[in-house]
Amino acid sequence: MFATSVASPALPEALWPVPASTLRWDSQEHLFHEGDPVSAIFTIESGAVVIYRTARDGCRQIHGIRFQGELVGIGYNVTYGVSAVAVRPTSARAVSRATLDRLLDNDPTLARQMMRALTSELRRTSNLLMVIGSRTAIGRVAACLIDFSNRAADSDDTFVLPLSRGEMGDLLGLTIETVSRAMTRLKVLGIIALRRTDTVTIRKRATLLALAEEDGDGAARGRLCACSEARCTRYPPNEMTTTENRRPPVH
Amino acid sequence: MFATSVASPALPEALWPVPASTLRWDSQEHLFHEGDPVSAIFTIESGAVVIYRTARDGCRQIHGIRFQGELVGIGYNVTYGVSAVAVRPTSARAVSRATLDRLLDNDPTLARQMMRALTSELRRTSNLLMVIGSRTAIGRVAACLIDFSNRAADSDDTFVLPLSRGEMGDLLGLTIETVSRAMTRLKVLGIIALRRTDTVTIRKRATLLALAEEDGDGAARGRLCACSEARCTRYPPNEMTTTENRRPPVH
DNA sequence: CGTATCATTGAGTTTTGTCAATGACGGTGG
DNA sequence: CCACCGTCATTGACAAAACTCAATGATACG
Repeated sequence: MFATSVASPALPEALWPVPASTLRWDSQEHLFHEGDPVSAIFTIESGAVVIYRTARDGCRQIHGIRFQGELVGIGYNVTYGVSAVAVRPTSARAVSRATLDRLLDNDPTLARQMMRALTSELRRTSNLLMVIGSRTAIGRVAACLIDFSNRAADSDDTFVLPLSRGEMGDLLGLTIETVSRAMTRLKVLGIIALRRTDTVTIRKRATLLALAEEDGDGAARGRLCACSEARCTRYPPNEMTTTENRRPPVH
Repeated sequence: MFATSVASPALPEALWPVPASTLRWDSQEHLFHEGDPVSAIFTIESGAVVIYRTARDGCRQIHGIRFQGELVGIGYNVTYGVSAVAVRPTSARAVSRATLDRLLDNDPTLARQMMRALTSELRRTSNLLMVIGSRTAIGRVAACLIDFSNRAADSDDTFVLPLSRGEMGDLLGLTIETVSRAMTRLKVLGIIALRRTDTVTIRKRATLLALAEEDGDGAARGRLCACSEARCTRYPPNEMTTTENRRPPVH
């Protein structure tokens, strides 16, 4: 995630003049399910869409949430690789797969945009993997909050959570209860404030950031940590750094 | 992973006649590091390469391992998004980024191949996320073994592990000890046999598969499991199914 | 044959999941 | 308008899973 939070680049301008219909969904309606034949790719105009997959045992793994301007359904395949469900009333422009394919033949620029978008999608998934693979509950929740905060259009440090506790759990590989406990812990520690259960104010961003990505306290879950060859500090913070790609406060 | 294990499609033939130099690395040598400017993309000719990222706290998350015929370094970006290190002596054909970019302008087919390869990469990461996000240690190790077994060129049910316990841990979000204990448990249960610590024979594939993806016993970690909208059983097994894309036994 | 590395195993601690009860909130219908 | 109800969130007590630390075994290499 988190970390990166690079918004999927919007479709290139080249695509806009082409036939693209605007569709609407109510909250909880699906744009498509995993396995459906790919009919179109979507650019969200308003609302929010959750991307997820369901395991055979019924467990749901949320891969992320997409907001206005972001792309949904861009895997280049015959069938969708994930499911997409609106989590609030949503509208999106749909570019049909047929149209896309036609344009792709004559427009190398579009192909590059698609490749970039796919790369961005890949990075997001990778970021989530980093968070889930090696951080404790509080670190995961911290990373999640940082991410939402960075992507929210709200005023600087207060934002409305787009996901319920349960959805956050499905995103972070935790149970509802564990998410809830992590939130209260952050609240008790004065790191965040909760006006309502879904309205977060970050009070100590540096601390939250440290929990999200640094070692120590509640953050890193002891693991192999094979640093032998690791040059992780050798590079300047790149786009994986949570502090980057942060939207400037809206005034 | 796992699950899918779809080999990244090799570069399309169109690319082969173009300038591509074969390079070699010893075990533990890096093809590139995360953050390096992208110089080339690679098709492995022989050997094995581990793809990973290192978190700020030093934890390493292995994203996967790539074998002969698979692509490495295909993110379409200015810098590599992951690190790649040979885990045995490896040779690969390198197509420079400049060459690729040149070809991309005139060959929509190549662009599609790249998009497919990126989609495949994305799916692999997603599969790993599914495994790590919701399965217990034994389920993760089972999934890992199934994956290796499916991809190994060895005779049917015996194969050599390409990763050490520690590397498996870094792949699965577990410690060395937990991986080791899971392996021992599988052995004691008669599900696998270990001729040597790195030579596995699958004795009860169905059981192993169940552990890897089904509910119950050591498999599913209790989590939200929001099945409400889930149509996970509605589709026939797709490429996410571990049993598919399995290489036929080599005779 | 020693040494280094990797794997295994055990004991104890920490984290997280499970189950159950309670609380908060919003919407509906009387 | 208010009581009721359903959903979501919180909290507590306990159990299970995974990590930590430490010791021992196995294996390969020089």
